[in-house]
Amino acid sequence: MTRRRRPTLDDVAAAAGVSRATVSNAYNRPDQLSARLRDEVLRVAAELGYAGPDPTARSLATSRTGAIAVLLDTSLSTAFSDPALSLTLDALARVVDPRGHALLLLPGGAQGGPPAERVLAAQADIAVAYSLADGAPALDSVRTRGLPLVVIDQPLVPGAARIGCQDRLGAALAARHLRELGHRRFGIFAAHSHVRPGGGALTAGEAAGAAFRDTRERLAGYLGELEACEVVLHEAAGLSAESALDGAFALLGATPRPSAVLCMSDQLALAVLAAARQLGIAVPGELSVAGFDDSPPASWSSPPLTTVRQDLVAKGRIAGELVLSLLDSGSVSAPASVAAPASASVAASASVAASSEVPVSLVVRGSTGPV
Amino acid sequence: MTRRRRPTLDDVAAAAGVSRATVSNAYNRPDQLSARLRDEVLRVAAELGYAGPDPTARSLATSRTGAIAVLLDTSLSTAFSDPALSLTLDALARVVDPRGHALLLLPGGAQGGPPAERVLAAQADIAVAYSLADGAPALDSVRTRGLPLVVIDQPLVPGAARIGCQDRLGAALAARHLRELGHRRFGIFAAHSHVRPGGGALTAGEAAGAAFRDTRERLAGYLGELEACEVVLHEAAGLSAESALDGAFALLGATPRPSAVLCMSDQLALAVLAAARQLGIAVPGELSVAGFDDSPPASWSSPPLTTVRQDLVAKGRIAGELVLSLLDSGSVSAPASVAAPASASVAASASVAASSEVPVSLVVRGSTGPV
DNA sequence: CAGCGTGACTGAAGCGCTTCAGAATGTCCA
DNA sequence: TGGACATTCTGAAGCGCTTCAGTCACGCTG
Repeated sequence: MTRRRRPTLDDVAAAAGVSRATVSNAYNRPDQLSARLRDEVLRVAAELGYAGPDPTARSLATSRTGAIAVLLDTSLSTAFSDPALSLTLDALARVVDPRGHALLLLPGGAQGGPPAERVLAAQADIAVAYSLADGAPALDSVRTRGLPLVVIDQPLVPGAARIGCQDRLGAALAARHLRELGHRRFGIFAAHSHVRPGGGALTAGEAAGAAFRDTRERLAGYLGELEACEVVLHEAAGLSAESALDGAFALLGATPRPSAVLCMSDQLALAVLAAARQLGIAVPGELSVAGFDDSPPASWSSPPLTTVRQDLVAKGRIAGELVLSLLDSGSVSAPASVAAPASASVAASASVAASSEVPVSLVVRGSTGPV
Repeated sequence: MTRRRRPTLDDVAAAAGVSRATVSNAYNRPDQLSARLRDEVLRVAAELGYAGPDPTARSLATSRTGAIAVLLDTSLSTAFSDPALSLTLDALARVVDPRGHALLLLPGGAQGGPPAERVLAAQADIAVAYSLADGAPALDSVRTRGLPLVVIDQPLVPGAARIGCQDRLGAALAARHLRELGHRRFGIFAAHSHVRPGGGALTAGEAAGAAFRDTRERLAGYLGELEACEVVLHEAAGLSAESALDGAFALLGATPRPSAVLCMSDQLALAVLAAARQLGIAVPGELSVAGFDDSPPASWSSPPLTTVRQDLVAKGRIAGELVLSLLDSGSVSAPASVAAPASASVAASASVAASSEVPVSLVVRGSTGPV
């Protein structure tokens, strides 16, 4: 028995004594043949060990791959160490899964985002870019391939669809909250954003040139509320927990020490909490800390974190809907859940919601208090 | 200008006045044509907006997709909430990336593991199964498709390669450590493993029938060291942090309360720590807690966690090497890093390391102490 | 009984690429 | 000068599948 070569549609057709089209129909269009014949074909197929149409050949013929390329800024472990990504991607996956789409992960390398050639070689119907730096080479590749694109937490790319969050507003809410509590000396803790590759102190001007939109927006939101306040800016050296902790120590070591630290993510805020504990600084007695995202760990810390909530699940779901509508129409129309409660605030344009943002709100917990 | 259809190899060939084979060679075998002609071809291609050979068509012709299907037991968010997965997959990705392979994620659904039809339709050269339950349907699909398979933390499937860890030994080390500290009343906290779907107390006999190999092995390791001790078993209701916390409270609520809790993962152990804090139970004064994995958060908790260390990065790296060697040879040979320090303990067989395990060791930190 | 609609199945043209066995041209040394 | 060898490029046969325009037979209608 020749088991060397996997059986093909032709083999099944020959063995069943029907045409190749009939076998194909048995799998793809059951209504095109009689139930009796279909059963017979499938029986023969099973007998031959035929596992169904080859996915690649099918893709070539239909020009649909059933995969969504997910472009990430960093390696998988750093990317997924942020619960926000997991939640968002999970929600996205749940939306596209019923339509048979899986996620093809393209992690980033040293250059920020996946290398261009990986994107060119990716077997996918559409790309989803998650918080890539401006001008990432992967975006060019997506364009030259003519792949539809959905961007998350990034500036809108012409022709793409976008979902983000109200970064600036959220940051402003957090800053205002602390200011109203009487704080005047602030630390701002930014994620690694390539302004100062090794991490470290930043001027506001430098920070405004960050390659990541959310960094820029959140910064603007903070600073807009912090006029006439002392502000120390710090960028983390990397995305690891270690570099977050290092940055936290640096911020808390400033003299005079800030009485409040605004963090651009919950991860960073939790690191500040940890550093404060190690230094014996009472939170919120001597130090107030605010995060961003309201990812699950934010409510588990002690004290639980005051943070800016964004609905990550909604964000992922909307991204998924944008994916599906781009896939269907080749252009963007308003995703279904935009009308749903607590979902996106849509851009003005009626038929084309090319860009929308999930709303934010301040969640006050135990990590912030009066000076 | 007709931009409707993306240009193909043929278009480029026609425009450049060469044969299709030459254009293909320009991309794939630069040595097959003169540098001058190659440059010319690429120039014409760029001019036409040709983004390079279509990945799907190329795959069909070469019968290589450049993708690795990763079969997960659960949804993405629960899967990636475990840092162990991120680390392992990241290490795997780093090994296969230089060879141009990306990861295609197939998350699990309600039935445990990805649905069979998703696996049948996945465009991938090989599958990697991560801690699936015994008899998961996805494994059958892999077999009928004739896809090579690497399993991680699972029983060896005939024809597949396997990498795991010394679960039983690790568990025994933790149990012995606590026993030597004088503990006699133990709680054992198992991850959700479908024995009792809603979670809850378990008998040893029930737990031995768990569908997950690591659960069974770790349990056996614990119990082997715990003769003549009181043991309470508890299975978490799910994989979420909430259900871990619920389970922790249940364990600590048992009367008499265990003086030590052995947890099958660091996640669970951290939940026990959190529950103890909320209940005002001093660790390690009144309660000792041990984890499993030594994932990064284990060393950040207070007190830092005593746990069983396994080298997750090595595990992922070895899995990656198994993938590559299966892809190359169609069969398994000893992965390179098996010989490297602190890597795998190889199965006896010389040429075929079809199954190996990374070593474990006990890391004693602050969460365990004398009764 | 001619005419026609219908259900069931098939033939063949692609989908866009790789690759291998040549063909054509040029080079080199005996 | 001529045959052996490179070097460079091409023709054509696939890779395994989908799909559309038919063909064929059959039963129904008027």
